[in-house]
Amino acid sequence: MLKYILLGFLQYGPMTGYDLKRVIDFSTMHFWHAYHSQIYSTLRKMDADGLVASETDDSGGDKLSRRVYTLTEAGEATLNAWLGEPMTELPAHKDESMVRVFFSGRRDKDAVLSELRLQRELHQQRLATYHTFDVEDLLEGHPVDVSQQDSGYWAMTLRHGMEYETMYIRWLEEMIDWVETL
Amino acid sequence: MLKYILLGFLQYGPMTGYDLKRVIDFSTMHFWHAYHSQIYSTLRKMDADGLVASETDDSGGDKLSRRVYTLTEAGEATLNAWLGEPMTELPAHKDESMVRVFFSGRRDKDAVLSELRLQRELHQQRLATYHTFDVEDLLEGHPVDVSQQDSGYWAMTLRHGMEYETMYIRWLEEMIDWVETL
DNA sequence: TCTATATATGTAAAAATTGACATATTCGGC
DNA sequence: GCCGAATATGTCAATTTTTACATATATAGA
Repeated sequence: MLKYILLGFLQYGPMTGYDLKRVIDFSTMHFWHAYHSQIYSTLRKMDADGLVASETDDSGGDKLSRRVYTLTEAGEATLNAWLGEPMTELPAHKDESMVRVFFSGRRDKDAVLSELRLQRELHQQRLATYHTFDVEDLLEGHPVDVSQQDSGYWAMTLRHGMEYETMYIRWLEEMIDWVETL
Repeated sequence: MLKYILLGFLQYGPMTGYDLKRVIDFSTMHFWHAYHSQIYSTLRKMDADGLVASETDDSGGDKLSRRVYTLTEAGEATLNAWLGEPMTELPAHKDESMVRVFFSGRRDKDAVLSELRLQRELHQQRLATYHTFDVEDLLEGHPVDVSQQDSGYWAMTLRHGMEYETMYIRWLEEMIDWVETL
């Protein structure tokens, strides 16, 4: 999956691994994340497979050499083929916190309650972070080609993230109320 | 993570890999899933690590030998230690469908619309499935030790799954309306 | 100028997960 | 009694993701 995210962002212009890491952290983080180690190694592999081209930017002399990646035609074709594939089933949803709740029946009530309250706190923080996101300047500073349409879709996925967090917080409230009655 | 789910279910009584696969499919599937291949191999590893004990049930003569796993004290301790660990950050949320939407800005509007409508259909089906779940007979047929409290927690996670699907469907509706205006 | 911190770029091993292959048994219907 | 489908159990290779290790530059402040 990460491959398609990288291809997707490279549509808008050439970027380095670090650029991609930053962009992912500030945009897809509510539905996908990746460590820099995976981003760098995936880019190498994509380069070897011809999906992207790279060139080392040595302009600065002494500076750290930055490897700038550009989307190739093959890469663009791969992305479009993937987007065009009809999806037949929903991807599985995984949530480690829910596993913990599921098996909390034998745990101490107060321990569960403080875990739930902490979770609520963390989800509230996350929701607050989403409110500070601005899809308009997501790719700011890059020689990119982003349309109104693109940023509209981005905003809608961000909205999804917000609604997810809102639902989660509400569920945690219900959960806390219920555990208190036990 | 799968390890803790297996330990969790084995708390309630001995089970085979297949039993565990079935139980997972009908209970944790809205927040975790696993293929049988992973379940069998993880059980082997847990056996080697002493978290579970296994014995082959040859009672039926000709029958396929079923390997029945039982939780050991070490396994119980491992599970309880994990449940007791304070969580400091939220697990990442991943959703491949959202990646597709995010990069749909350059796609044909009608193609996007039919994908969104299909997704809505799939989520509606999933929600309908959840309504047929009965946490009470989740472990039916097993010599298990399930308390009222356990099934209460199970019901609450199922409720979370339903609220998630409801939120998702509502978002898809908004999304469809918005794409239609483009 | 030293120094701590953030920025930036990678490699490599380990663990988790997925997907493909393989096979034996049970059960219901014909 | 045969056959197809569902049940049941596994292995193995490939891929993906995580975690740990490593290192170099830039920048801001003491």
